[in-house]
Amino acid sequence: MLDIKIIRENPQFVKEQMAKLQAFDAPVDQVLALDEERRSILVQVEELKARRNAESKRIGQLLREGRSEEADALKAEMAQVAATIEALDARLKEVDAALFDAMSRIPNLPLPSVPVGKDDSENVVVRTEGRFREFDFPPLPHWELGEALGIIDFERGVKLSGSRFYVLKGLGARLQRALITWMLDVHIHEHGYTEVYPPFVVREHCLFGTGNLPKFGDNLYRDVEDDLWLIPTAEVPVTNLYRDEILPPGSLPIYHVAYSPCFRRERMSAGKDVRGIKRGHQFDKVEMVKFVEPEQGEAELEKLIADAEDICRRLDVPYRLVQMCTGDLAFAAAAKFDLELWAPGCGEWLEVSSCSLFNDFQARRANIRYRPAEGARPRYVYTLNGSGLALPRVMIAVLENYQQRDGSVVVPEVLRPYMGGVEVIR
RNA sequence: GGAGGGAUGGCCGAGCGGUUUAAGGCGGCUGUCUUGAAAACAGCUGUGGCAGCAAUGUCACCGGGGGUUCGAAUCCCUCUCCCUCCGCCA
Repeated sequence: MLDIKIIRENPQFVKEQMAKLQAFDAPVDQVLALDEERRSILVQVEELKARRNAESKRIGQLLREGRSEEADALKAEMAQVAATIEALDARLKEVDAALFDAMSRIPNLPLPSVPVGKDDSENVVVRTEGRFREFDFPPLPHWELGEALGIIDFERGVKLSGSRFYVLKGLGARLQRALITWMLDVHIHEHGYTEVYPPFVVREHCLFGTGNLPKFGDNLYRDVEDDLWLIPTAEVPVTNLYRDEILPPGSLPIYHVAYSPCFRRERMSAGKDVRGIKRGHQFDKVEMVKFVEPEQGEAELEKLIADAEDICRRLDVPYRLVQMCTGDLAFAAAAKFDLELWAPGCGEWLEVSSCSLFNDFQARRANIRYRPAEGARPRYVYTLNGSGLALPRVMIAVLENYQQRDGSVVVPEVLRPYMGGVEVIR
């Protein structure tokens, strides 16, 4: 949610930003009109309420003094006022709801540093790092490797739950668990994050807080009976931890890391990435979430990226950092960088992390504030999050980069302590 | 799932239709006194919206929503959450 004052005071600027974002459906003019109407009603209705409050008190006084005739006359007069108030309040409620809805559909403003572009083709590769391995045999895609090793079972996954589900077995399951634990340990012990184990189903307002609703409900699973939603990422419960709170002075910055499964319907991507484990309806992820002071936003984003990048580097897999252009920016993000691992088997760069700075956009929606100093007025925090990292795609990168001619896969050095010392999956 | 009891300001806790601008206490802040501190005494004490250059004014908020009334923390309906007991359960 944007600060409505920005729209009110500088609508032209906001419209230009919306054009950069390709957000041509953003209801800026609607917001302006509704805001004006709202304020005009407020002025009228508040004046009437002030009068009613004063006269009601007067009625009480008259009754106590036994002047019931005067009281009755005043009552009759106030009944008229009350009726007018009721009508104005009803209209105000409609306007408020419409304004809220319109505001909810306006995306965040991009930082000035975000490159302007129409879609993902204009994203900018910031840098490419790591050692590309030379293969003296044609590297296989992970779906062939995994199936041959008996560690990924696609058919039975489909039997259980339909397309885009798979089963990990034996050292495949172990490898994923090792990655999760290792990543968590690195972030907790070396990057200063506090681990969180959140609920994996949440109520609707949590999804509103992070910006997934109302616009992106199509991609979510929902339990209609209890009105709970399966989380598409741990970002949702973790960001909402401090919803409707005013954090006391000295609380910031807060760094959290959480492991969670993620559930996505992926209806928007029907037919895309159907092979392998790149895009499933359920996947695991380690997610970092930060709450920081506004002045620290951009510096914290850089540190967040560095923390995610550290995982890639230690895995010794080639990766690149890509900055999203305005046309490819997520709804709630002010800036967003992806980390992509190279997968030589399927010949693709795999998005394993998405690091975003939201400024106060999510904090407004979720009402997360902090008090800069004792007695100071509350301010909205800035929120950030980034994957650290998404498991299936890291698994793909490990399997494909560490494969050997005989179809076995070497376990990366850093994971061996988490694999009971296993050095090769064969 | 069944039965009952609750939800009031940072915290505790009164209030059950109109001198409540939410009593009182605790905590916190400021001041007086003091060499300093404590104690005592006095004053202050939340969030948001709107109008205004500002001082300030005004409205809303007693778990959420709706209703009754000239007037609701207070009465009615409804939802959510918490607690106690029973049942079931990894």
